[in-house]
This record gives sequence, structure tokens and C-alpha cells, in this order.
Amino acid sequence: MEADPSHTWTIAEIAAEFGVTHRTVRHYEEIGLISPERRGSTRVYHRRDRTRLALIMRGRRLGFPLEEIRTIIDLYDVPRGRRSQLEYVLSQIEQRRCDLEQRRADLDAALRELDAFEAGCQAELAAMTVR
Amino acid sequence: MEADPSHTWTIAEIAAEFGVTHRTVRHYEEIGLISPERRGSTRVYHRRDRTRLALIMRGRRLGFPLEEIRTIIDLYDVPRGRRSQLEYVLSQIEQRRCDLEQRRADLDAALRELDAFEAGCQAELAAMTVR
DNA sequence: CTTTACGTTTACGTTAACGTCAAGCATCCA
DNA sequence: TGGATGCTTGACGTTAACGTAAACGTAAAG
Repeated sequence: MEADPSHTWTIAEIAAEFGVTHRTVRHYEEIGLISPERRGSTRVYHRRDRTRLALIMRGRRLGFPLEEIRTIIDLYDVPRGRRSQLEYVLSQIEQRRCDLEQRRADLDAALRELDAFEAGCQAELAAMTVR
Repeated sequence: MEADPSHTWTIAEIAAEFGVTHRTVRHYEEIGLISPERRGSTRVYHRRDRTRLALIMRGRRLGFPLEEIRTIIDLYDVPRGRRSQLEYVLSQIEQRRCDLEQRRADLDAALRELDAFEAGCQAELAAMTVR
């Protein structure tokens, strides 16, 4: 929402924005998911940190453990200067895609079952209404 | 895979089939996710238990906590004799659908980002190959 | 008849992901 | 200047989802 690329945020602002406590934000730093700048002892968050936080939160909504989230978002930051590195990243991408598509298959199956179940309930309800 | 509806399974068979330990299966019983028959002190699993286990495992793959999985699969077993019960179930179904669709949105976003990132990497690789 | 295989309960241990104090600086503001 | 506010670092507590070990029953198999 901020256009200025040099804008920074405090831990309170970041926590409020993502709907978590500052303890949570610090926990993510402890395990190396983010690494805000320090001014003195105070943490200063940049856009890069917000980007990573957003990815973390989405990973959480999807139910991924933080360790797995780390491998995912770190993938976007791996240096890709050499061909071997690029090829490694590409292989990891395939890996991730498989995982995500498996999940989507499960999700779609769950949604279809829910639809069928709802239709059944609606039918029952209609039958009750009639009599 | 078993046609006979009266077929039963031991805990070892069930655990092997779903790729978990017997401790896990017992844990699910402890928290009331399944309730196998008892013959003496020995657990006897029926098709109903397998069905629920399958739902549990899918919930796990989707990253749901067991408590949430319970509310989901119990929904399929709520008595729906009275209109009020049916209406409650239908409202719960809507609730679940919202949740699942939010997840699918997140999942699709993640997949699209992955696609874009892969395309970028492929382009980089191609540029390296050319020069 | 005792070993082996499989089952049971009880209970403490472990890991992840934070929650929850406590105690201490820094700064703003009336 | 003296709270109030906001930030910091410990460090112990908690919940979920099992792991793991002990100690015991039972039934088939050699």
C-alpha cells in the first residue's frame, strides 16, 4: 500500500498489519524467516520484510509448517548466477509444483464432496417442506 | 478395496494402509475422531472407521488441525432428522465452503507465482545458453 | 511349553509455534 | 521531571500431535 520503496515500519505496525503479535514476528526472525535491519537495538522493517511476511502468512493459511515455508520463500532468494544454481532452483520449483497440485487435488475433492453433501441435505429439506 | 461390507481390520492393517503408526491411530481414537469396535480389549476396525480415517488423512494433507478435522467429519454424521438440525448442517456447510475456497484462492495464487518465477528462471537459463 | 507376534494400557518425552511474564532502556509530552 | 508509551532481551509456559518405553495379556507356532 506504500509507494515509497524506502519506507520502513516498526514492529508494532508490521504486527498489526499482518494480524499477529510482535512475539510472532520476533519468532519468525529467531528462526531466520525474516531479518529486519537494526538501528541500535530497534528493529526496522523494509518492504522486503513485508513481502516475506506476506508469503509466510499465506503459507500459514495453507497449513504449511514454518520449516517448509522457509524452503519455499528462500527459493525465491537463492542466487541464480551460475547455470548449476539455476538448474537446482528449477528442479525445486518442479518439486513445489507437485506438492501444491496434490493439495489442490485434495482440496477440489473435498469441495466436490461438500457440494454433493449439500445437495443431499437440500433434497431432504425440500422433502420435509413438501409433506 | 474390500467389497465385503462386513470385513474388519486390525490396527496393524489400518496403520499400514494409511501409512501411520498404531500410536497415531490410537491417538485419533483418544480424541474421538474414530471409535472402533472392541472385542474384549482388542480394537476391531470397520469400513466406517476406514472412511473416517481417509477423511482425516486428507485433512492432514491439507494442513488442517485435528480439532478442525473433527468438526468437518462430524458434520457428515450429525443427525438430520429435524428441520432445525438440517438447517444447522447447511449453515455449517456454507462455512466450510468459504474456508475451502479461501484456501484454493491462496493455493492458486501460489501456483501462479511459481509459474511466473519458473518462466523467469527459464529465460535466464536460455540467455546463458545463448551467449 | 516357551518363544514370537501382536495387541493392550499407562505415562513420560518431544517438537513446533508461539504465549506470557519480568525487567530493563529510550523517548515523548504534559 | 516523571509518567506513559514503545521497544528490547531473556526465559519459562502451553498446546497439538504424536514418539517412545515399560510392563503386561493372549494366542499361534515350533
